[in-house]
Amino acid sequence: MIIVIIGPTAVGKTKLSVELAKIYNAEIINGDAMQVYKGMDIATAKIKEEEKEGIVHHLFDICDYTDNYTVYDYQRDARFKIEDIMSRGRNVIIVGGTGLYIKAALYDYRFKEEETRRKYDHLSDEDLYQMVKKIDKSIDIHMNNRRRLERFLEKCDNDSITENCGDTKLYDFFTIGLTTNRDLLYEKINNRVDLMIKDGLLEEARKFYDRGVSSKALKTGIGYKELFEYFDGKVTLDQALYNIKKNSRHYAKRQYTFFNNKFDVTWFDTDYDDFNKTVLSVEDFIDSNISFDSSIDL
RNA sequence: AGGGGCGUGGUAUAAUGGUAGCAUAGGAGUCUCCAAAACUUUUGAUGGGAGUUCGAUUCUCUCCGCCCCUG
Repeated sequence: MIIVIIGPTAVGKTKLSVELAKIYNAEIINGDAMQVYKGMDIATAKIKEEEKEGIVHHLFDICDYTDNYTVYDYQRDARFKIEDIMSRGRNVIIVGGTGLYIKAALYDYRFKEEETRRKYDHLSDEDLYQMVKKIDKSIDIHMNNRRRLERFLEKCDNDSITENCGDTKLYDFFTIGLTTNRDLLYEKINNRVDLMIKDGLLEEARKFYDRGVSSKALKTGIGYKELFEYFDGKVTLDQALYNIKKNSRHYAKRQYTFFNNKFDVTWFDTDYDDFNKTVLSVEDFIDSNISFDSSIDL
């Protein structure tokens, strides 16, 4: 059995994953694009050692912050872990906030092995857009979305047309969505950023900053790029924190959009006062659906 | 209390006697290797009342609210 736990940042996915792992004899696979990196702990709200409660966790801390880990790598690694865990007769819980990663692992997404390097620097957005339209009129990528336009052209260079098979599930799984009222979530996000500062986010970011090396992970992860601007003296600390909160809220909103439209999710409200209630209602749901697959080991 | 100033979307601002603009926050969406990314799209405002005027957010009066100075 595979249980997928998704939801916006700061709803309590990590906590739920551990509770369910205990109940269902499961191992946990990370489904978060940033938690694969070593040392990026506080900003990504990564689970702490003492919170794991003996549950086996996979695909956390597998990369150096200078590595360029992508959805392609994740797909390969996650599938390998799924097979491995299930072959040992245990259940799998995938938990995380990166919809594309989880979707790529569980559905028949196909990526190309080789990467071509960029060779479009001399072309304008308009040029790229026209090139894409020339190849396939029906492609609907906005002209301003240069990253996607380049990506599409690279794909066409590599070989001909890509077949999209993204709707086929490769595994059976339940998708549990953890959610809460939007205003409350935003409040939780804002508060959590303040807590991160108390937990040493500044020091964590400073360590990376002092190495003087930029990387995809640091430029992407919320919490680092904003503080780097503060270290550079470009913004005040308050402004940096404001930006972290803002970016986290925007991120949460985009997560909802992706989950709602790309996954078949059963949503549960987080009970912040009594989390056990949340766990129980999820457990009820899983138990009542478990009959679909009688081969499950409990 | 007296004198002065100011009231424009949630916030910060622009402009004008004739369709109230911009930013930001908020909402919705796109999505097959930068995804905690990139991109698209959208709701919402002239403090209340009266007057002048064809027409007032703009000018006048008044009330309310806020700020500054004086006491």
